[in-house]
Amino acid sequence: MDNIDKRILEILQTDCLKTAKEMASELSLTTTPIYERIKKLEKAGYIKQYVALLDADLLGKSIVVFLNLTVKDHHVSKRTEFIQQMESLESITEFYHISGSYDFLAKARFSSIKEYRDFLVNDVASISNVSDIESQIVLEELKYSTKVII
Amino acid sequence: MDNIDKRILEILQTDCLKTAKEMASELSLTTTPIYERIKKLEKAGYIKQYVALLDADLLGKSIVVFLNLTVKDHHVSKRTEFIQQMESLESITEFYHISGSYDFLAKARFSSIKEYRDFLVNDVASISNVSDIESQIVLEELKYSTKVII
DNA sequence: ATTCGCTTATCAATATTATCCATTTTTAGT
DNA sequence: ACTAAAAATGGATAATATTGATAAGCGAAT
Repeated sequence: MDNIDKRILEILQTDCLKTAKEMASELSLTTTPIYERIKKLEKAGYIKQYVALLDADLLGKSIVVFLNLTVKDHHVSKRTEFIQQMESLESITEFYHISGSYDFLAKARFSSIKEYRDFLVNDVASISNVSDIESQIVLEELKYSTKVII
Repeated sequence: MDNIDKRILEILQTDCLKTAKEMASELSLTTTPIYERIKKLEKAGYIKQYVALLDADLLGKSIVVFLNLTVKDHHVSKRTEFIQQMESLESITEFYHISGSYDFLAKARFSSIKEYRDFLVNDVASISNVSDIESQIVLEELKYSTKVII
C-alpha cells in the first residue's frame, strides 16, 4: 500500500470506470502496473464493491429519515432478533449500533410521507423490542460522499 | 423508465462492472439495447456516479461518528457560512439539514479517537455559529448500502 | 384494415480496452 | 557493487464497448 496504490484508490472512489490507460497517464505509468495493482487491491479486500450511485430524487425516493431507537431488552437473543428484523427491512439502507442516549441509528428512504408513516405503523411497530423512537427527517442533503480519505 | 430500465439500475447498483453481455443474458436481450439504455439513463441523470466502495477498517479508518449540531444564528448569511465551513471539512462525509431537536446531522470518519478529538477541538470549535454538539459514536456498523429501492 | 412515424430490437463491423506474458528496469538489503 | 525480489515496460491477443445499418413491433390517424 504505497502512494501509487492510494492514488489509484482515490481515483476509483471518484470514477471506477476510468480506464487503465487514463489512470496510467495521470500517474505516469503504463497500463499493466495499474491493472495489476488494482487486481491486488481487490484481492486484498481494499475494494469491496463497484457500484452505480443513483439520483434518489429523480427516482421519486426523496424522503430520507434518520431513526434513533432504544430497545427494552438488551439480552443477546432479543438483541440479535431485533437486529435481524431491522436489517431485513429494505427501506433501511444503513443501520448502526451507537453510543449515547439512543442504542441504534437507522437511515431509511421513502417515496412519500405516507410510505414513511406506513413503515412506522406496520414495519417498525411490529418489532416488539423497541421502546423509543425519535425520527429526524432530512430537510436537505448538503453533502453525500462514499469516499474514505486515505 | 420501464421494467427493463429498473432491472438494469438494480444490477448496476450491485455491480457496475457487469458486462453488457452478462446483463443481456440475464434480461433476455442483446448487448446493444442494454448499452443504449444505460447511456440513456446516464444522460437523463438517473446514474450520478460509478464508484468503488472501499473497506474503511482495512484502511485504518474505523472510527465513525454522527454529530448532531444546533446553530446559534439562523439568518441566511450566517447559516450559509456555517454550511460552507462544515462541507469543507473532509472528515465529514455526509451532512444534512434535519428536523427535530437538532438542526444538522453530520457523519464523519476518523482513524483514531485522538483524530476525532483533534477534529472537535480544532476544526469544529473554530466554527463560531455552533451552539451545541452531541456525538454518537458508531460501535458497530450493522448494515450499509448505497442502493435506492426502485 | 392500412399506412405513417416512433421506439426499440437485432446483427455485424470496428474501435477500445482489458488481460497476459516475456523481458527489462528499478529497488532494497548485504 | 552485487544479488534477489519487486515492479515496470512494451507488445500480443482476447474480450468488450461502441457504432451504424436494418428490421420488427406498436399506437395513432386516416
